[in-house]
Amino acid sequence: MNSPVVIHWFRQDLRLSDNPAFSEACRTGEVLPLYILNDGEENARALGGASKNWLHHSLKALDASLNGHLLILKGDPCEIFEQLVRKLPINSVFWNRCYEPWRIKQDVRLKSALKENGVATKSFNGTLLWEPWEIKKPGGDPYKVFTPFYRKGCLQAPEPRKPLPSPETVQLHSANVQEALSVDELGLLDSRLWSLRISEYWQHGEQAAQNRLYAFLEEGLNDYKEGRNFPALHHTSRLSPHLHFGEISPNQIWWALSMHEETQDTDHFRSELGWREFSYSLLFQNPSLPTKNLNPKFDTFPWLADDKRLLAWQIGQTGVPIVDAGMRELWQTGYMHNRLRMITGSFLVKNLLLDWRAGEKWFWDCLVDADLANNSASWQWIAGCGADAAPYFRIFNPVLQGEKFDAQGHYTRHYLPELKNLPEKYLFKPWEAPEDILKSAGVSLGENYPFPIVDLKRSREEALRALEKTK
DNA sequence: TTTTGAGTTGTTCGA
DNA sequence: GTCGAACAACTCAAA
Repeated sequence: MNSPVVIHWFRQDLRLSDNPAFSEACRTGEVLPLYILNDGEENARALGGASKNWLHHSLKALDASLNGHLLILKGDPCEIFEQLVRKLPINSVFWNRCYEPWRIKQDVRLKSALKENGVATKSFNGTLLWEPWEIKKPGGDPYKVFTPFYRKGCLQAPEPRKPLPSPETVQLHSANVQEALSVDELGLLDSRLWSLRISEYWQHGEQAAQNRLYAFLEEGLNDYKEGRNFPALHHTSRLSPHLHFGEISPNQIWWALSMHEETQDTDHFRSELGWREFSYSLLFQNPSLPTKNLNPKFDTFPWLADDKRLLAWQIGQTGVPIVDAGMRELWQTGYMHNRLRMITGSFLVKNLLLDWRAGEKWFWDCLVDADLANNSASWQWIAGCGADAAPYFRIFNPVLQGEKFDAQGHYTRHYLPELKNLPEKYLFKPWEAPEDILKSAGVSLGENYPFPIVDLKRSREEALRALEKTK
C-alpha cells in the first residue's frame, strides 16, 4: 500500500526550513509540492512588475531545492484543486496561512470545497510571529497604536515558535499533470530592460535569504539604531523581499537575533519585526486598509489629480534632489531605503498634494518587497490618515533631510550623476546655487536637471491649510 | 466611568 | 551654529 499523497501548497512561504505546513506534510506522507499562479484573479490585486521578477527567481530556487519536483500551475486554485483531486490519489492539502483579505476568502471557500470531496485540509502559521487575532487588549479589542501593541501585546505574549529544521526525509511524489508549467512558462519576466536589471541587485531564494540575514547580523546590526537612517551606509537588513516571499521566516530572524547581546540595536531591529506584525494586524482588522482612509476625516481631503506631477515623481524628475534620488533607487533596484520611503512619501502627499493611493500603487509595482499589509499601512501612516499617524504638521523638509541624512551626498550623487560635481552646500537645493557654481559643476537647470516642480515652502503651507480644514 | 499620560521616524522660529 | 519651545488637539491605552 502506498503512503498517502499530501499536497503542500506553496504560497508566500517559498522555503523548506521553518515551514510548519511543509514539515507536517513530510511527516504525513508522500509530498506533492505545488505552486499556483493565480495572478489577476478577480478581487485579488495583480502582482507588480518587480514582484513578478522576484517570484520568477524565487520559484527557480525553490524548484531546485526540491530537485525539480515543484508542480507549477496557473489558474483559479479552487478549480485546479478540483481537477487534481479527481486525477490523483490525494489525501490532504496543507498550507501556511496568508492574510490578504482576498486570500482569506479564497481559503475559506477552498477548505469547504475540498472537504466536500473528502480531502482533509490543514493550515498553519508560517508567516507571522503571532496570529493577527492573537494580539489584543485585555478587553479583547485590537490595538490601534504601535507602542502598546508591541510592548504590551507582542512582548508579553507567549514567545514565537522556535524555527523548525528542514525536514530530514522528504518523499516527493511525482505527478504527471498535463497542465504543468515550467517557471519560464509562467512569463513572469518581461523583456523590459528594467525588469532584467533589477535582478542584478539581488540574490533570490532560501539560501540567499539566510546569507543576507547572517551578513546583516555581522556587518549591519552594530549601530543599527543610528546607522539605519543613513542611506549611504549599509545598516538596514534588506530582508524585506525575502520575508515577503517567505524565503525566510520572521521566527528565524527573531531567534537568530536572540543569539546576540541585548543592545539598543537589537531592540530596535526586533521592533521592526513588530511593525510588520502591526501592519498585518491592521490589515486583518481593516480589510479596506489598501484603499480606504483609516481616518474617515481624510475622505474629504482635496487631493489633486495632476498626472504631470505624478509622473515627475515616479521617474525622479521633481527637481528636488533627495526625492529624485530615492525614486531612481526604486526604479533601478526595485528597492528604496526606508528613510527615502518616508521622504518621497511625505513629498508626494504633502508637497505635491497627491493622493497617497497613487503613491501606494507605484510602490506596489516597483518594489521587490511589495507587501499589501506593509505598503498600505505605511502609506496611510505617512499620509496622516493611518491608525497611529504622526501629527499633521510634521512635514519633512527634503532639503534638511538630505543635509542631515546624506551629508556627504554619496547616496544622492550615486543616483543623480548629473549633479555629482555639485558641492554639498547646494547639492540638495541646486535652485539656490549661484550661476558660476552650477556652471562649473556642469549643471544647467531646466536642461539636464529640472527646476523644482513645486515651491517647498509654499506647498508646505498649502498642505497645512488643507490639513487644518480636514480636522 | 473618569482621568491621565503618551503617541516611530520633524520643522521652524527666536533667543 | 545651537538650543528649547511651539506647532494643536485628539485618540488611545490603561490605571
